[in-house]
Amino acid sequence: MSNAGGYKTKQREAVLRYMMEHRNSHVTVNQISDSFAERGMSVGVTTIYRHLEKLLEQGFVRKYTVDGAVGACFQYADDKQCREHFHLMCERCGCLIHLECSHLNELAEHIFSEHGFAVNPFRTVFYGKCKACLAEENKVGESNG
Amino acid sequence: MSNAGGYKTKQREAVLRYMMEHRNSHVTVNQISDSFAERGMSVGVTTIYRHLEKLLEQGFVRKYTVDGAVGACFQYADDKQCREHFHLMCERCGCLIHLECSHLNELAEHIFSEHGFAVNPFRTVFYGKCKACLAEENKVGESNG
DNA sequence: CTAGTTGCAAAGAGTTTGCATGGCG
DNA sequence: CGCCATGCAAACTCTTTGCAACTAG
Repeated sequence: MSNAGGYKTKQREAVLRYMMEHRNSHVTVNQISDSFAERGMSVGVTTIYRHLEKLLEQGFVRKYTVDGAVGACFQYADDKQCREHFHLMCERCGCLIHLECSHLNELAEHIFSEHGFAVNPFRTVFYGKCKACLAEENKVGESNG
Repeated sequence: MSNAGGYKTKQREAVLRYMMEHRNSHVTVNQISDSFAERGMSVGVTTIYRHLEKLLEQGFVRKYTVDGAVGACFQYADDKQCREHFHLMCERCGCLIHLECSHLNELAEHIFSEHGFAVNPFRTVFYGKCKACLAEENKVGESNG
């Protein structure tokens, strides 16, 4: 069942294992590939794509596009770990902040109960400006008026 | 102010006008380009991209990523009101919901005061599923287990 | 041995950039 | 005239496909 109609190869295991180890966050194909490369293990991106697609069909991973992100994001489909964890993206420096905050969870619940809309926290990104960039702009702003 | 630091060209006007005429739905760069081509008016995609980016920064359009669509989607941002409230985008049917809710404003304040991040409500879009689509999925889900 | 797997290379789509020309003001 | 806008071509990124070599069972 776990490898229905497929051979057990080290690449397949590596991809599945990587996804399980990173179940708390979503990852891109590049991240997976880079991680393998760092460990001296070379797995072609083609193979990663193919395994992810297979895992997707089998329901072991989810696929979605994150607002503003370059490519597709994948995450191991583990219900227990499916925490509501939002992202803040600075539109100035591009940094990404992972935010686990109960207020956010309450917000999602509010939107669902009051407005009938089920927010997908994985896909939703808050755009704005990070602390550092706000400070930078204040500095510049002073001389600018 | 409306065309801050820019010349008034027929391309700029064409893009803005197209966006305004299609304010009820989001459109892709390809759609815009094709529409111009059909009318015998050739505007390079580069130019369309550049204008949309500018309009995005100036707050005249919003940008979305929608599942199933090939590239990015853009939509004219109607009123001043649209800069003050948040938007919900259904990732299933693609409908856009304007949400004026004090909770959201409080949330932005919370994120600023507690996390030092200034949310840009205009650019931020909540992705998820709307009431109708949730109902649809529940119907399907019943027979599926 | 057979059938599925791998990964290079190339193709393909969406988007961005360089640069010379053209148009607004 | 000066500066911005335009758009072609090329570069770039993400993703898919063809194909020959390879490997699990």
